[in-house]
Amino acid sequence: MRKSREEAAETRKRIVRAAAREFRERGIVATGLADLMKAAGLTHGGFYKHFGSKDQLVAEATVSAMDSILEELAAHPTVNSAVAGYLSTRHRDNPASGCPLAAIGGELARSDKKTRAAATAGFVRLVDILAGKARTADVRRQALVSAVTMIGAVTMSRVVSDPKLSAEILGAAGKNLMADKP
Amino acid sequence: MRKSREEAAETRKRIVRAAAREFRERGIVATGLADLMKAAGLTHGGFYKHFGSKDQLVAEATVSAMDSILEELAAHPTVNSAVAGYLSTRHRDNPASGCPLAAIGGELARSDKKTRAAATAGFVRLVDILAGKARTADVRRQALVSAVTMIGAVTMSRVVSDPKLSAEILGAAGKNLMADKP
DNA sequence: TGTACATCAGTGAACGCGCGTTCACTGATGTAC
DNA sequence: TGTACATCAGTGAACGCGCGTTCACTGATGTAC
Repeated sequence: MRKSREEAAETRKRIVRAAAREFRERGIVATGLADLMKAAGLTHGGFYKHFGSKDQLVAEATVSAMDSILEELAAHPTVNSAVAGYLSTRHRDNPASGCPLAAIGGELARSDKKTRAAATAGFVRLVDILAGKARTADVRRQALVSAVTMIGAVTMSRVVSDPKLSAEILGAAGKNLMADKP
Repeated sequence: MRKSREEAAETRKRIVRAAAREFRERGIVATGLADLMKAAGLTHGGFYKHFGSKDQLVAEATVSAMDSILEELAAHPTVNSAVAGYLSTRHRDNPASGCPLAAIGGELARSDKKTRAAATAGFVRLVDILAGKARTADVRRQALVSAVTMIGAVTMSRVVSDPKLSAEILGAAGKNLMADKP
């Protein structure tokens, strides 16, 4: 049954990516390792050949999730375009591939040191993307506010049960954050 | 063992308030009914004499939590004072008595209809408080943005593991939201 | 290059535990006369 | 007002279930000579 080193490394990545999706979709605590391993095409017994604990996987899945969303945002031609993408209904309706800070921020705040460090590093990179090339204190402060506004807007657009209000939240945040820029 | 109707009604309120605290502190899924009932000074067997399911309690606890935080915010003399209170380190460090939208927004988004309706109603009231007496479209839009900025700021101030950055987030949001007002 | 052996990725069953929920029971409260 | 009975809030044990974690085992891969 043994797999080659490359295959094993692939498997490990597959588990991390499946976890990153499932945690964002269903929540960390609500996602069981058995479901997770099944989603990665494995049985749950093999989990501990790759990770020391669920907490370790949570930390790595957080890094993976932040990496993919930040890569996507950084690929936008302008900051405004990245903001619009973040505040899109597409992002709102697809938490599994979206920003973990918006999907499971509350759970990340209750997670262990490594996971919170990964989330913190991701947040800092998000702020840097929003700040663009300028590095003044004012720009940084505005970028910080933009970041939390975007995170709060997507979170609340998913919480509210009124579709009209949900769209209004995203629209208001977008209009506010992209007001006086090209 | 039977208790009087008034005592039973008191007990019920005690369970809802304990749940509202525990859910915000530890998360909904992570909080067990046995722990909850113990926090209310009861054994867990009696739970179903008061509620049909955990989901029903989640909905009522959400109403209770929103009511208490909104009452507190509405008691502030000015909108700016309410914003400052929301963005305080005191609020950040005491999720159990704070805003459930910031503490467990992600879990509320995955909850059932009644819970999401309660969260939605609470959010609308928060926006109304922030809008003050004015009722123009611009004021409402700015109040919506203020609300999600506050929620995102408190969420992220709890996520980040760097205390300096945490304080910076709250400060930046406060400065931004209270910039051009008395 | 071939062979013998050690390694270890993955399987599947099992561990103890706590979950949400149910239930028989208790005995004070509420109701009917 | 007093008595007999029904109600039901709360207890504590038990239900089946899925959780995170462990373990004996398999057999292909990797290593040593």
